[in-house]
Amino acid sequence: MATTIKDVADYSGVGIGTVSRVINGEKSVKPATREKVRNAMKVLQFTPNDMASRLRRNETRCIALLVPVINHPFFAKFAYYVEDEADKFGYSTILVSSQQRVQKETDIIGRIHRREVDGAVFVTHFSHSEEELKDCPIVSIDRHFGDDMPFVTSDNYSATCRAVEYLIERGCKDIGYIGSKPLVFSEVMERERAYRDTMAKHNLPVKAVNEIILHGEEQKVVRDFLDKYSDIDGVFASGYSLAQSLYGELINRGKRIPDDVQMVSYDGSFGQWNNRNFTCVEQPVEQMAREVVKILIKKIKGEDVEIRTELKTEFVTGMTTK
Amino acid sequence: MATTIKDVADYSGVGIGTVSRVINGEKSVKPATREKVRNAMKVLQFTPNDMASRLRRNETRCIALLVPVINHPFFAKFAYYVEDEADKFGYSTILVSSQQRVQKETDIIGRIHRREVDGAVFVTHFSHSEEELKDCPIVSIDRHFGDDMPFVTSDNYSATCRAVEYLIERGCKDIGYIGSKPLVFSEVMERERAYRDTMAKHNLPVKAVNEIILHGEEQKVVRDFLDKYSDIDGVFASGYSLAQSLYGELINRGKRIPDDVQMVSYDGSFGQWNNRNFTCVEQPVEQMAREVVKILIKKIKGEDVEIRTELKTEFVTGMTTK
DNA sequence: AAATTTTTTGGAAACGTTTCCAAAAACTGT
DNA sequence: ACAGTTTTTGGAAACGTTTCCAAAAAATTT
Repeated sequence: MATTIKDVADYSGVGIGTVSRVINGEKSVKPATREKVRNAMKVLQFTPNDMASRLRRNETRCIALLVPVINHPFFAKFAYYVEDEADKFGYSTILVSSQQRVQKETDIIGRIHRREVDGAVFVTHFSHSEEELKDCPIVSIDRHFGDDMPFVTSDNYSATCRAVEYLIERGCKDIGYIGSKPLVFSEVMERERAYRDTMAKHNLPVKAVNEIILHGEEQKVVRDFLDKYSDIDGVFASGYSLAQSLYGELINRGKRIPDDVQMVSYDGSFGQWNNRNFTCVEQPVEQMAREVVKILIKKIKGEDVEIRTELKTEFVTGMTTK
Repeated sequence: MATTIKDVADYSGVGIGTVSRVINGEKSVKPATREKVRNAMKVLQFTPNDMASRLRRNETRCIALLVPVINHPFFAKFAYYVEDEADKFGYSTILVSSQQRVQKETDIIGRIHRREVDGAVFVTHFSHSEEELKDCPIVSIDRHFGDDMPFVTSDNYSATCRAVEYLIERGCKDIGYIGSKPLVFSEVMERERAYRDTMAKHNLPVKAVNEIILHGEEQKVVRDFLDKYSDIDGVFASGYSLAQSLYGELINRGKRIPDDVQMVSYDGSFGQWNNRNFTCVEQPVEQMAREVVKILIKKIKGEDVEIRTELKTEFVTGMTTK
């Protein structure tokens, strides 16, 4: 037997419309009336029922955030800023960590249709039919899901060129590339292209592994990579998890970093071990997160949005290069 | 102009009650009728409106998860399992990363009252009045918020004894303790007690710092600690962030680990750098998360629940002890 | 003081479900 | 074929808001 707007109306001797207006802070209420109502709300300990107003307004003020894994510094940081930004607009964030299961991703689309959330941010690799995604307010990171689905990305190509050039400047001759290939077309693919172009420009040999890697399988791929290219003196790792595995495996094999092998990674300045960051291309995580939310909310409101938003990375030198 | 249950009913020539029954999988529907309705739903592309059913059922099937910071391996991992477990029960999880702001915590309580969520999991340090928390289904980790608020914890006391004994066995004589003091009464406090008791038992000197530390301020506290107790040959760090800072700072000061100083931490086996874990007391993160969700859902449903649930930690040896 | 304009107010209707009760249909046993 | 029993069905009422329109009250102009 919850207290309702009706109870407040009766108690303060006004109509329910007026109470509603007070709740929503409309100005067309006489100050005296407003006070009466406010008082009644306090006395009756009234809190408006969100489920009812959502139904009536036909909006949930909730968004979903889909990440491949939450237990990963990049996504965790990203998630924090998404939540924070959404909150500023009065939206709550439902977190879904797909953990590589397509099912969980498809579920989100259902949630939008079911009106559990108003829209979603996708940071994943799986593919979905255009049919499914039709009319769903979704904004993604790096991936192209379709022509009218907006996405936020970073300057993958030029940043990777810069990183590889840096290794070359530091004297590396045999530079490897290790990356995880996305399942759908994604700007992440630009990284490998940048690597190949830069190597070609300097007449250096390409030593690349770029395949589909599930979370948790990095170690194996890294081992194969190092078995195949045991003579590298530099390496670009496309992603933090790979960089991590690579670092560990190189040490296990008795290599000294940066003396024997220098390393640059995409992502990796998470300060996990103080002052001991990787040399890396740092994505503007916060900015990307805030931007993606702003775009999503615009899209939910039916406003026009840019399809592609590119943000600038930063090159950070750390302990893995000379 | 959404398609509603009414449209489906009309199309398939049945009543709305029947459609509702089909949606909810009730058995008292003739198979033939069920098929007709199913077909109509498909043809009309009908998806039930969650906002409406929530209002009518008076439950949101959403819970909130409040963590101090999401960008921290312990909480990130915890969050994942909470989300996963909640999902199994048909609940969605709203993530709130309080980032030390009391405001965000208080907000959650409002959300429960407002019926935005059915309940919440609290993993935080701040205090709230009993008044506020009254009638709110909330389950917490480690902290006692009140007599009737259930919580899940680990065997803090015995695990810490074990850890300190381990350092003593390995030859440490001057063992420090560094910890972050919770703002509300919490089982985490048992760790310092365990340290002191163990040191006393072996007639060893106590070298402890245990104060209120905000996220991001670890570094400063660690420096002060090491300035004050520069002669330690072993240390127990209560928490992963502190252990991390400590490790970095010890290296900066030219100490070799574990040769000069051995370290054990509470939490710390997150595999951040392959095969290079801290020696640590590992909390059963997954189990704690799943347990806390189960208890919360029971509480939401009004069932009786245990107030205190203690789970077993595991002692993991890593690279920080001899 | 009356007429006109503006501000403030009350409350019915609507949002799309679920739940309940009574009624219809389908069985059962004689 | 009928009475009695069980299963299946239809649809009104209710959940607690917001929104709209018309009406009342207040302010302004004449």
